Amino acid sequence: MRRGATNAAQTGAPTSADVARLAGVSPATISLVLNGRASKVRISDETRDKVIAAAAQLGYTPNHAARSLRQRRTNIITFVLPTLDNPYFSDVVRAAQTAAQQHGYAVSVIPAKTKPGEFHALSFLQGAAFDGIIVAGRENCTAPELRQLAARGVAVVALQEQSPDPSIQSVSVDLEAGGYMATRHLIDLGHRRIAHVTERLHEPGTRRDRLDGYRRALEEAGLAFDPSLVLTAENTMAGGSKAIEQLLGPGMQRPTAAFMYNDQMAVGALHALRLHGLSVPDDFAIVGFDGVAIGQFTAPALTTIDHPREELGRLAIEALIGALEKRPSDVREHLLPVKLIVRESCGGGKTLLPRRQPRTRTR
Amino acid sequence: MRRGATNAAQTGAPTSADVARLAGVSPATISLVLNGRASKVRISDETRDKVIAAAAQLGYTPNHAARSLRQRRTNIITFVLPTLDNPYFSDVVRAAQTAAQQHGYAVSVIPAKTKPGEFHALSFLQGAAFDGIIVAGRENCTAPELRQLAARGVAVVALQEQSPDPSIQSVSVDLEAGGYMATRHLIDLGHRRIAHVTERLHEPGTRRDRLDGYRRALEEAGLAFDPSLVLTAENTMAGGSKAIEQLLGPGMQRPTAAFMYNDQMAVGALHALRLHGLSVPDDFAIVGFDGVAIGQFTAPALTTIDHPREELGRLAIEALIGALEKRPSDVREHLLPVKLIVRESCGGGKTLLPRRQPRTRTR
DNA sequence: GGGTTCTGCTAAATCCTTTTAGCTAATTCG
DNA sequence: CGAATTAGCTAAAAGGATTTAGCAGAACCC
Repeated sequence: MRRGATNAAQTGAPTSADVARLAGVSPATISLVLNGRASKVRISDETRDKVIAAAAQLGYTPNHAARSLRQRRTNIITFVLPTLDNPYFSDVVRAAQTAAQQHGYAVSVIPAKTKPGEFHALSFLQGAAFDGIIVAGRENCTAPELRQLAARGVAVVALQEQSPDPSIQSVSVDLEAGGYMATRHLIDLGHRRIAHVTERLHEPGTRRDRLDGYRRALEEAGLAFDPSLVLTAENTMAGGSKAIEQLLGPGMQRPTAAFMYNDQMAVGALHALRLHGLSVPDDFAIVGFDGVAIGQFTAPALTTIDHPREELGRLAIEALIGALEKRPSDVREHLLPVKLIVRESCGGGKTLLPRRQPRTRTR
Repeated sequence: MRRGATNAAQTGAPTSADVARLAGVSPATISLVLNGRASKVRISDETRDKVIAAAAQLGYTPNHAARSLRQRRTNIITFVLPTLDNPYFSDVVRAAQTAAQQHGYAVSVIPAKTKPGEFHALSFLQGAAFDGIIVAGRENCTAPELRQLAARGVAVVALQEQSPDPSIQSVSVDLEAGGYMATRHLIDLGHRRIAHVTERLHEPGTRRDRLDGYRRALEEAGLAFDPSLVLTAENTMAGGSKAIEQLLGPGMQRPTAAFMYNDQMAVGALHALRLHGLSVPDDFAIVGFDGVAIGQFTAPALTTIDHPREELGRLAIEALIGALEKRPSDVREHLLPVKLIVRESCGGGKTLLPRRQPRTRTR
């Protein structure tokens, strides 16, 4: 292939050599000027201006691949999310993006379907087209690929999960406390049969979870744990709806309240209850989890456990960048507090109001 | 720096040279085997197996930057989205990801805040760490950076927007038809004062939009276009809510129905109407737009204009890959049909039911 | 047996930027 | 004035995979 002066015309993208030619300097100078390496190597103002002008004239931007190859870094942080569906992550990522930008990193997102056993982002991940990843979703976090990545120098932070690999930091919200608060709130309102709809039952040995908090609250109140009141459902509105259908089905000893895995599923729950002609909160109380926007717009508005989502995103980025830039931290696990937001779906003001009589049918 | 046999130990990531050493062949062979270039260069089964075993033993994966540099392609397609908030895009991206994978491409997403005048993904985009991008959002689609990218060989597809650059294909849903159908539906149900809440007024000369369909339906029915019934609001539930507040405010000649920019804003609208003690659909009808999941779970469920979101994602990928692989298409613009889904928020069965008397107060 | 054709693999160039040792010319110093 | 700095820049290597011309040896042919 012919080489020479017309390189830019051939490929469509000008290279530093093209800029160098135009400015009458060497490619090294282009790099030095454009990256502000003035501290290392001196460049005269005159040359600097020439380079900048030439770069602008050609519309030059450094080739990402070449730069990454040489520098061994991409300045990209990737979020691996189980789905784009959940507005929860939208809030987390937005905050993360802001934080990352301040450190000179860009953020991208890969939706990784999280079918057990498959890890679709695998091929992408293994290419390591990023310096670090923040991983959400149980299956993603436990994927063996993560250890490989970590072993090869990619910084990894698990979001809301605990990785089996001790070299992988985690940034989470205190799910157990959230589960406790949600359940305790219902108990304080007089409920005695309280269901919990979850996305999946967590294996023993993993991080303490919503379910642990649920059980702790029950125990503290002297209520027996009834396994038939804990349901697993798909993490969607439809999933939440189906779970409630199940709870209201024939042969069930109906609960009077449910603590839902998240707000999304809680929306589905409200829907199912409506279809059954049950009034919320009068006939049935619902507590959500997450605190996302939709909870304010449902009828009734959702009482929920609010997460500091922005903080979560920011902290994840900071933990990651800390690891990237070799500022070793002894903190392996960051745990953020949650708070109860009382709206309408459980009835009003906490324990202040007279406790309503729950109708626990004993068949 | 010392070079040699222990390279893998130094960097943490094995290179093709490491695999070559272990397998007793040259790096070229590694590449040939691992990429299945058997058609070009013959490799014995024995060597092939040795290479594969060595690669597996070392956990080798090719360095993404080096490969991209050499091949001048990344096999990555990036979605530039104005926000992650909207479940609409979730559906589109999911389908796109599936389609892309079949062609050997991975999909990543960049949330690009879309404040007028700023294009936050800029630095990322200019690096061109991808072969093509699919861009959504007015501001993103009209960003001058797009032309630069297109000029330099990055394939660009605009989603739901029309780019000023003729070299940029677009894949969209027929918004005008959707606007017409939504409005026509309300007219058929007897409404005469119909508001339209939109995200932004589109500039003349751009693609025909919801508003055009709205106007066409009004015109066809002999109804005067009243500019005071067209409101602009933020594209969120809160934005939809505020818009309705405004419509119901003092001094307004109240409409009896509203065609909302999308389902998200329609959810906000339902909320605002509820706060005002108005019953939907009896006192006020709402039509949404998009057909996303939430519409089935609201009370009342949303009548809406459903988009073929999966198709949209698939088509965008196919248009993009077609452009990437130099299969020139004369189709600059793909337009997908929409359809009306009648649920509850406008009342039941179209024109079949007796038209209810709208209460148009003339003050 | 000598020439030809395959087989199977490798050497070396290439992609583009960054980095650092070091070169040249100008300036300063004694 | 000669030596020592300093300023300002460049040459060349490095980073890791891919690609292609072509080499060496084996097999084949008459």
